Amino acid sequence: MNNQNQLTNAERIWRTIQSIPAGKVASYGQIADLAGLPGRARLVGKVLGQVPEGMVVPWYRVLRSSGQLAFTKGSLSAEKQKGLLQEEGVVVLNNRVKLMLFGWKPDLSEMLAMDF
DNA sequence: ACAGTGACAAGTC
DNA sequence: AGACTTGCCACTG
Repeated sequence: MNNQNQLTNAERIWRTIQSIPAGKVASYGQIADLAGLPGRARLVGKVLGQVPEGMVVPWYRVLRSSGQLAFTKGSLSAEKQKGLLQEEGVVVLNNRVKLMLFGWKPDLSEMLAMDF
């Protein structure tokens, strides 16, 4: 637990990802920006692999800036991610998503909801 | 302290 | 489209 009244970077990232609506996707860099951590996309990928037991985080809605899934095409994780996305109506073709169609564009109220 | 390692990004070729 | 290079920063041995 963070005894502080202050969120850790990882917590900010998890919370930001939880605010991605179903049926939409966001890039690592975008999550970092929204979490108040510009330029730290790598940290996003890092903490996604360290989600605590029991915490629900829609990790599969996070992709590369190109729209490519972060995992190698054909890998178990990539297939699982693809399945979860398609259940939400997100089209995944050749290991990538068209951000023009499914990219999340948070509105002002959602951005203000992010506590820094 | 230091070098290597990442579910990345942006720029260049 | 693919391949490299540099910038990032937390973590690990």
